[in-house]
Amino acid sequence: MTQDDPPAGTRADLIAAGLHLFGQQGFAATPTRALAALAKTNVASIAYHFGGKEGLRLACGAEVARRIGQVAGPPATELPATRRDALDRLEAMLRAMVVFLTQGPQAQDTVAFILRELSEGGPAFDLVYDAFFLPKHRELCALAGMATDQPAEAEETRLLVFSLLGQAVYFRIGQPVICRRMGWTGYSAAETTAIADRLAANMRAILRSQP
Amino acid sequence: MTQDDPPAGTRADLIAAGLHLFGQQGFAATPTRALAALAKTNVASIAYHFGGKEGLRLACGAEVARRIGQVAGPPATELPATRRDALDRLEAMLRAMVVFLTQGPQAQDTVAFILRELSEGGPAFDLVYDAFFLPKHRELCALAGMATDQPAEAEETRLLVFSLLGQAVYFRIGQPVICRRMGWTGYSAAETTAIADRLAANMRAILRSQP
DNA sequence: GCAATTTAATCAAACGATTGATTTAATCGC
DNA sequence: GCGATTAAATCAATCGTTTGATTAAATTGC
Repeated sequence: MTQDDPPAGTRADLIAAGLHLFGQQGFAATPTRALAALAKTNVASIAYHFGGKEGLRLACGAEVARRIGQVAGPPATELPATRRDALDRLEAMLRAMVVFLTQGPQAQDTVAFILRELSEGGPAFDLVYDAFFLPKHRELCALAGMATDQPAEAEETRLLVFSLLGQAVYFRIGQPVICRRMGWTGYSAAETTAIADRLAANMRAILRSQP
Repeated sequence: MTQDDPPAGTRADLIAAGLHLFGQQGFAATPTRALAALAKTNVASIAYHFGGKEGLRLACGAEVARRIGQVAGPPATELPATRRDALDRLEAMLRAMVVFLTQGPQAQDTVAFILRELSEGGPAFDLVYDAFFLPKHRELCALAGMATDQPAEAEETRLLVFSLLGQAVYFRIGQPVICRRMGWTGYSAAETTAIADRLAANMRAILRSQP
């Protein structure tokens, strides 16, 4: 198998279990026996395949980077021609991000794992930052800079992009609070659309007021 | 001591240790010995004062609710007279929230603890939700509804308020990512101001485009 | 082609270390 | 001296890891 193929077999089962349990309860709070049980294998398999619990954590991080690479795709090389195009591209990317964050059972585990590593300062953090956050943020800054007639790497632009991103991320992190307050039982298609519409409108309002 | 006074002595030391360690590494990942060491006392004190580790967790939740009650103050009973006043009040509350989220070493632990309880579905979650999130969100909805000429409890208004809140919360949760990308070493006064200005501008742009 | 051998993978069992909790003794304030 | 705390010692349970045995698939030697 090539490097970019999804793992298969017991290795894959353990990584899936790791993403799920590490993301849901945290690394330290997840016993190796729970991982093995979920992966329908023996605890010794963890040491055999990954050298230990910590090794599985790193493998999960690599898998996350791989999955995200698939979703995000290669960063666009050429910038759009007009401000209008830049705005449209920004909106499309924001909407895609909302869908990725709120939909898909696999994305659920992926996002939860990343957030855990983030707050725990886990070793998978650097991996995901370099592989995803940084290039994606740069891409968004280029678009936002174009939409606001400002340098892409200006402090104002970078901060602006974070404030746009933050809105989307919050709906994943704060899901329990949000769903309770909204009277939702979860994020199905209708809720995702409502969120994406809201954030897209916010983005256009913010960028329109900027120049 | 009355109910609203901050605890003192070993109890207070243990609660401070709990907020710090539970928030930083999670509940399950924090050994009682680490709690006792940080509080400069013995492990048995935890059982003595709180009945056990779980009791300390609840006491931390209560302390968080108490602190937040101090910061948030009593919800305003009367609504502002004009749309302009509503906007000003919203901006003031948003700025206060950013300061609370980014500044203050005590707030750091408090916020981290809440977020942990949130993602772990801990027993302190209901406490904080009822004591803080819900009334504060209602208050913001009333103001936002006034600023946009919409019913305060309309689904659109509630979602709008969440999208405003999300921006602020993200800057606390994503601090490691944000600081690295911004070239900051942390949130000092200058960074907090930059964030608050950005979010205030976003809020005004969003609400202005609404009606 | 086929037995002999090696390798990869999984398993149950057990290891030492650490966990939260408990018990017992010492200490403090008054 | 006495109730309220704190400290030290110990408990069973659980943690991550290691072990030696077992199975199945490749690989080798001829």
